[in-house]
Amino acid sequence: MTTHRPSELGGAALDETDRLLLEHLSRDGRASYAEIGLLANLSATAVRRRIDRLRARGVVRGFTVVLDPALLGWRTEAFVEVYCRARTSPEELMASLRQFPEVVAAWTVTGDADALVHLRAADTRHLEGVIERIRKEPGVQRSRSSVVLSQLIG
Amino acid sequence: MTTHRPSELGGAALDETDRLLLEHLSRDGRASYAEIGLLANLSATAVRRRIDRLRARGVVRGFTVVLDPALLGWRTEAFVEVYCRARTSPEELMASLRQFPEVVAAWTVTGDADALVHLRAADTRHLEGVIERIRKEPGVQRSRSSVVLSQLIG
DNA sequence: GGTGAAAAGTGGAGCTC
DNA sequence: GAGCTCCACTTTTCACC
Repeated sequence: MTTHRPSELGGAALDETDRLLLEHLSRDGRASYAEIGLLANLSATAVRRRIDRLRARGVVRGFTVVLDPALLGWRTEAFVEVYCRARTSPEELMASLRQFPEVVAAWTVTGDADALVHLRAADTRHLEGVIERIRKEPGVQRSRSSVVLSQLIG
Repeated sequence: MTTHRPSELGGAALDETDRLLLEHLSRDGRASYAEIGLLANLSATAVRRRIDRLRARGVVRGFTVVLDPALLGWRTEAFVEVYCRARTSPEELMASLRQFPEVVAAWTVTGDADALVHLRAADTRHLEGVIERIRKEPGVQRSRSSVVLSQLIG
């Protein structure tokens, strides 16, 4: 693999300008259109229209604030591999996991486990409680947890 | 555990109003201060000052655009458990992984593996290449991969 | 928290490729 | 037709009080 720019099979490709705008917006999601335009040699209106178009196409899903979980009191993080009963559907599992605000993200995966769940809790005591409750969910058979020591990237 | 609002051991706690503002900003990171103020019965100026304060405290790290990876051509996702050699430090591993734009996130973890790496690639062929290259990194001994089938939450 | 000047956002008209 | 700029108008921001 030489390229890090995967081609888009669905929908027209982004041009160099779009990439520039998105790169800037990922660094500062509240940057003014005029400011972004300076980088791309574009008027503020043109920038806005491009971003509107990207939004309409679904490439841009929205904008959000980036928070520091630790400063919000969420200091413990873990990944839990969930093993389901044979009859458990992804939809049931999703419904089960949605109950927990501590579930940051969850994916169904290939391999031994059925799903991988990313948890955030206040402390290890809180984490223990959440994992216990997840294990008691009807569709869940067993689980295997890894506590996060440090974030290397991301 | 009864509460989902972990207390903050470091720094003053957020009040109800701060939580409201942050909740709204997480839904729309480009919302105007006036619009946010309407929800909290606050003037635009007051909203801005609160957000500035949260920024200064580090609770708000910044703002960003939310993109759809699939529409950008990144259609394959995987988690790779990395097992390191005994002498490999987290710093070395971080340096190794930083080379790959396909590495979305990475954490050192407790358990059998030393690190968990979240990868995004164009397709399975691309993914295979990246995993192969990660396995060849000097500090890496072996790895175990799970391909993401679907995102349940997050 | 309020006020007002400056800046940014918004949408139409008309231009160029 | 798609995409740009220019322009006028509205809204928001931000440095004062």
